[in-house]
Amino acid sequence: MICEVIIDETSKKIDRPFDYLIPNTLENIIQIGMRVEIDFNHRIILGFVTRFKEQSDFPNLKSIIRVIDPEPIISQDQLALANYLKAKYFMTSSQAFNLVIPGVFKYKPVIKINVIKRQNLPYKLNNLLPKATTNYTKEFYPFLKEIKEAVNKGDLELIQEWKSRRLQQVKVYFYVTSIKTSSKSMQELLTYIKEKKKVYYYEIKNLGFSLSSLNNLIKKGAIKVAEEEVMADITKIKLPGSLPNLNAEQTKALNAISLSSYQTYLLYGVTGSGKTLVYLRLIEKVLNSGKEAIILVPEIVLTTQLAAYFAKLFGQNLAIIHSKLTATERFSEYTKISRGLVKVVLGPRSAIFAPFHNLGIIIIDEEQEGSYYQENWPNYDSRELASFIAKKRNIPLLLGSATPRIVSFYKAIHKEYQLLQLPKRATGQIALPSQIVDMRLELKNKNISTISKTLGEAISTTLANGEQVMLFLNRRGYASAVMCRDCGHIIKCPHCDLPLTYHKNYSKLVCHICGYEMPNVSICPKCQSKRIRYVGLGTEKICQDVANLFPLARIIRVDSDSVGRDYNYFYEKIINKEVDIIIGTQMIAKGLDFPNVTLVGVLNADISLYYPSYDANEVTYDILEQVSGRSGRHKDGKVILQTYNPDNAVISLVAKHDYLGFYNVEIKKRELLNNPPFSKIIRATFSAKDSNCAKAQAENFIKDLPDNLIVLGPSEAIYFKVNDTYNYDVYIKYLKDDDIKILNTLVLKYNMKLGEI
DNA sequence: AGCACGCCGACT
DNA sequence: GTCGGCGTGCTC
Repeated sequence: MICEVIIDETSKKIDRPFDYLIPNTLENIIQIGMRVEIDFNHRIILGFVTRFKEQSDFPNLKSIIRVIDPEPIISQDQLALANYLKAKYFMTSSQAFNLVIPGVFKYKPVIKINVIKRQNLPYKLNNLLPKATTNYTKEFYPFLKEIKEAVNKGDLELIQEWKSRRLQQVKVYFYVTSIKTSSKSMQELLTYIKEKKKVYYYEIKNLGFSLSSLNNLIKKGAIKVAEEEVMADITKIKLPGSLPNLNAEQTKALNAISLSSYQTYLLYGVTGSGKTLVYLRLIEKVLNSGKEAIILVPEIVLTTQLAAYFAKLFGQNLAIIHSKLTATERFSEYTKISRGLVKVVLGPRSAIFAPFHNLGIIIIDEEQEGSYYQENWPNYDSRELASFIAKKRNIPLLLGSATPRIVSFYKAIHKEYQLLQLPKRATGQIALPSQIVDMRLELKNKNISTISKTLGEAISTTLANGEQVMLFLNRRGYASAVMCRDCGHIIKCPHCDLPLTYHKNYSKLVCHICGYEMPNVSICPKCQSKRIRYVGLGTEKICQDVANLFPLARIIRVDSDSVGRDYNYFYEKIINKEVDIIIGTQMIAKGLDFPNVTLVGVLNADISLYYPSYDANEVTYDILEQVSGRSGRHKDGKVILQTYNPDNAVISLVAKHDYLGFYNVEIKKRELLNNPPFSKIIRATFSAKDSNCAKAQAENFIKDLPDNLIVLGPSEAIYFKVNDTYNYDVYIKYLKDDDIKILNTLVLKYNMKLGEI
């Protein structure tokens, strides 16, 4: 018997099946979807068995050395999904396989050299092997011959192990004993740890303790370190005694969803309209019919009430996948799913790979979330995978959002998706219009602070009432755009209608989409003002400003720098009212419910409008609507949007919470510029150590493309220089997937990365 | 990708 | 001679 094996190497050149002989001893053991160890061109590596066959065109086949897995780790369904990933996102089979199996299965071979008879070893080799056992690494490569000889003579022994990569963990510190020390900061830190008993690394860093005193305390044995996987304990989150009954609209939405066939539904429901309740009842129905469910949520939501509700309702039937699972836990969840021991999976993007056998529904909450798309190579979009799986298994796919993607809403309006609506908040609280503050006037009134007079006054009032303030800084688009401080005019690309990015090192304004360049300006082309400003603001600067204005307020900064990977510490501080003003980025905008927050201030509502992508408006609308929703969820609240563009349609529409209005404006623009949903866009990125080389590659690539495709670029990538590597982007607009079939062959010719945007 | 093989210059 | 640097080609 012969089988086809896919090599577990990320190289396009060897991304094809290789035939191997199955030895008699393994005849009835090897199954499709198992991994095997094989000799491949003078080295021993991993491969995936994908097919059996009786005959091979190759005369002298090698045999499989051994089988790694006791049972297949890739099912037929997963294999189909991997093939889809490969075709759609231009990955290698190995990359696709490694996505559909959990991280714990990603083994790396480790070769160890054991010294048997040291006295017989050549001098140089003996020097390299001071210990009885040494890992075989690069420095041994020159001695391969000697090593092989020594192994043959029995002087050395080579042992190969397959070692699993460990997942990242978080450090925790425990109090051990008191010590005497002259250092005041060490004493303070020790007292702090003694009181809290258990302290996380980021907590220490965040409170400003020095890391050297931390290390000294460990050295002196006053505290001890441990590694821990932190995850908010969702069982501690308080929930109302029983789930509320569905209201009329929720019932209508629930009943509209047919469980017996493929259909995508878009549940468009305003913030607080009770989409979660619909999800829960829907999954209950699916479980009652004997099937299983996957629900994808943004990572942060896994630590919130939504997760707690799931845990309460589905108990042992639920698996929660999140980034803090250890390798073992991940493995255990994976096997539980594939053996049918759990029925519901709640998780972020990667949870779409849950290996259910009898899946009944896929739900994607907050479907507009960018995190459903994996930005890192290899890219994939879990929403598209969900669509593929739902179609293949003939089951419904439910997308939920208060601010759906323009593309999704377009499909809903044109009946490709079925639209379900929840137009009112379940509590009956009405979202009041947000107040827009014109920052140009602030400037004219000589207020150069980042906090306007209006916002400052609102903060005072809120603090006086004993309520909390959330200040939001939209940092996406940090790449400086150029704006006139007097008229708010933004310098835009004449071809793409997108803001130009300022490149300081050679004083030019560059369009990151089409490559258009112009010299930097010192006078506003619209109003001739000389007050030109580069947009880009830091959270730290704002913390300072706020602290100066409100010296008595307790301020907390929440952004990816200060939080690390754990939100729980911040969440509790805010919930327990230990802070008055919360300053943060995207992170505070999503999903979290803080009842005592009654004022939300957006310091720079316009910034993400300048992001050089066709969906900049959409992202801005979404984030502003979401952050506005943090205010006044349980009592009347206020939202203040500071902007230099008070007349901008996105800003004024989001202030009125008018999603439909926004959709109508935006869809017209998209049509005019032939952007999605009127086309699809794929990005090809060319990288090289030499800038010209990368650009030349991109240009050659464009020459190889057929004329019917709309090609933009090459342009400098948004991250043009990364690690001394220069990146150029080429954008291709197309209509049908068939139009870009040629990329399958070009991907072999050029060293490029392809990703749909 | 990563390893062998082969060709050529440099150095004990 | 022979060590080692890298260009080329192959992997069932």
